[in-house]
Amino acid sequence: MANSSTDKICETTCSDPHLSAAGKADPLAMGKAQKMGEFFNVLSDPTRLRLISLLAEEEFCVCDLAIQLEMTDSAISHQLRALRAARLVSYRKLGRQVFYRLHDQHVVDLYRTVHEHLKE
Amino acid sequence: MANSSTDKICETTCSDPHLSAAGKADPLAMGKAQKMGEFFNVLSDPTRLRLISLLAEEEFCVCDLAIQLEMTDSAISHQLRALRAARLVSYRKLGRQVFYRLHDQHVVDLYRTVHEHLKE
DNA sequence: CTAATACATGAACATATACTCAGGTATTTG
DNA sequence: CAAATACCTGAGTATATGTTCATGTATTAG
Repeated sequence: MANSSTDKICETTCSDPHLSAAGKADPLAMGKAQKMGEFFNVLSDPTRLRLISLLAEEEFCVCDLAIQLEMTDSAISHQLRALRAARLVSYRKLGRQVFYRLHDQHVVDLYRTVHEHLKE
Repeated sequence: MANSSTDKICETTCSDPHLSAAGKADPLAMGKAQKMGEFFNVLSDPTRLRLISLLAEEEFCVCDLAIQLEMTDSAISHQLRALRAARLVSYRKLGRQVFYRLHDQHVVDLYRTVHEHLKE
């Protein structure tokens, strides 16, 4: 049998018997885990991270972002939409241009923290 | 034409002319962005986040993790493999059991930071 | 007015991935 | 020894996602 967990045999031999015996030690609820996963998922795309790296310095319009990443306006616009939905960026319209900026400093902090962590 | 970025017209009207004129304002390099994206991607799955939430309290063997998340051993083992590859967890073998724990406190800090941030 | 620009959007396609299923390895038990 | 346990792994499948392409909307220029 592939799944032995339904037999609940290991339960009595685990490292902390009182926990498994009572079935406690509550994991992150499914709903919370889903929301948290969606947040991290936004940060899991290289293009979105590169956009954030640019916007961490100053605001840019869509066209300039596309030029600097050497990608199409459409691709950039789609990713900005994702960043908007996650409330990671804000924007202001000026004529036919739209200037994007990071929504708050918290995003920059998180980005820079992990950026430092990966220098190993 | 869908892509107007190749025409480099907006370049002269952007918010910071000297930057686009020189083509500077260096974005995160593609390789770095890829690595950083892979890191966040590991944290983008609800199951892996729930595993981390359990391991943030104490170490557990695979079977107990499966019981607490009400999933098969196989599914848990696959996700633990991903967490291992990302060096987010360590493990020690004890007989036929394998006990997993978080690799370092840095992971716990990052998890708790975002966990607090999403309480809005 | 018409044409061009800056950006947004929906469909399509190719790729990635989370789980199940079947089977495999290593350790312990009888 | 053989059977059972605890865990691992490869293949298959259903779903999610990033980009391109075509098109649509709003603003500006001529």
